[in-house]
Amino acid sequence: MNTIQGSPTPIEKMLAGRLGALAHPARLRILQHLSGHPACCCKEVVECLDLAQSTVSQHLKILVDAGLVIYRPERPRSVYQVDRAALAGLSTSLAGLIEACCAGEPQSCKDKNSGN
Amino acid sequence: MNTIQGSPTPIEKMLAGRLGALAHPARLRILQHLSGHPACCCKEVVECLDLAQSTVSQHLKILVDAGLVIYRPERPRSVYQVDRAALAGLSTSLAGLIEACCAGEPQSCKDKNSGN
DNA sequence: CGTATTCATCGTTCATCGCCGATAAACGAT
DNA sequence: ATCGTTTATCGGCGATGAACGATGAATACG
Repeated sequence: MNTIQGSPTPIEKMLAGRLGALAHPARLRILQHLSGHPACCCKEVVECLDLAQSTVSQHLKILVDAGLVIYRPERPRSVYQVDRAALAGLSTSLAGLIEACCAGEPQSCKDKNSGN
Repeated sequence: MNTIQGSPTPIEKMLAGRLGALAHPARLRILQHLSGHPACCCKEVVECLDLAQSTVSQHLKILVDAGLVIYRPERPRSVYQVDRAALAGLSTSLAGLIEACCAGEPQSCKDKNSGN
């Protein structure tokens, strides 16, 4: 009946989007690098990645748009930092999904409809 | 120094691959549906998703290839189930990465070279 | 045998990704 | 005023992804 089956919920889209932002070796690497420094500029990331500066800038933008990295366009150089809260939140969301999957209860199927 | 900056490690690629498999609303939905049933056939998933059967079959294949779903081509209908162990492993890997990021220690930058 | 069901695969179309070089904007320094 | 540095964005290109319909294989039922 209510096999809702309609368009994806905003929550699904959001989660998929963040996972997508994470789903690239260069971006994982960027996150790791960022995590090792209080603040990084773009050039610094470029130097640890051997990709073109424009490419790195785009990867950074993807992470920022996904809400995983904090960005401040300060003047001599921009500032990028890991958004630890967002990352923790993502981890929690994913853990919740996975826990539901591992529990294997039919409820987990209906839960996705309630939020819609 | 150790700004290794070379090609991505296999681990990074693997993690990125699995995250990529997860990074689609339809596939998240499939995983949730699968988690609510001991075993599903393709048609059943199709009915809860309103995508074409061929499309669903491909999404399923992506999840299987990523090692997140177990597949047995039994005869009347195929059997798909969540690979709970793999999912748990992914959760652990990601949690580790995120924890490293949230700790914010420079070590986390070197960790990526060692083993994990 | 013929039909219906289920499913994987193929071929196609269209959109998006990933990468690059080039360029322009915003400074600091000379 | 003119460099040099840093960075974001643009345009383009090849590759990949996502979706579909059509097709064929395998099986169950008449």
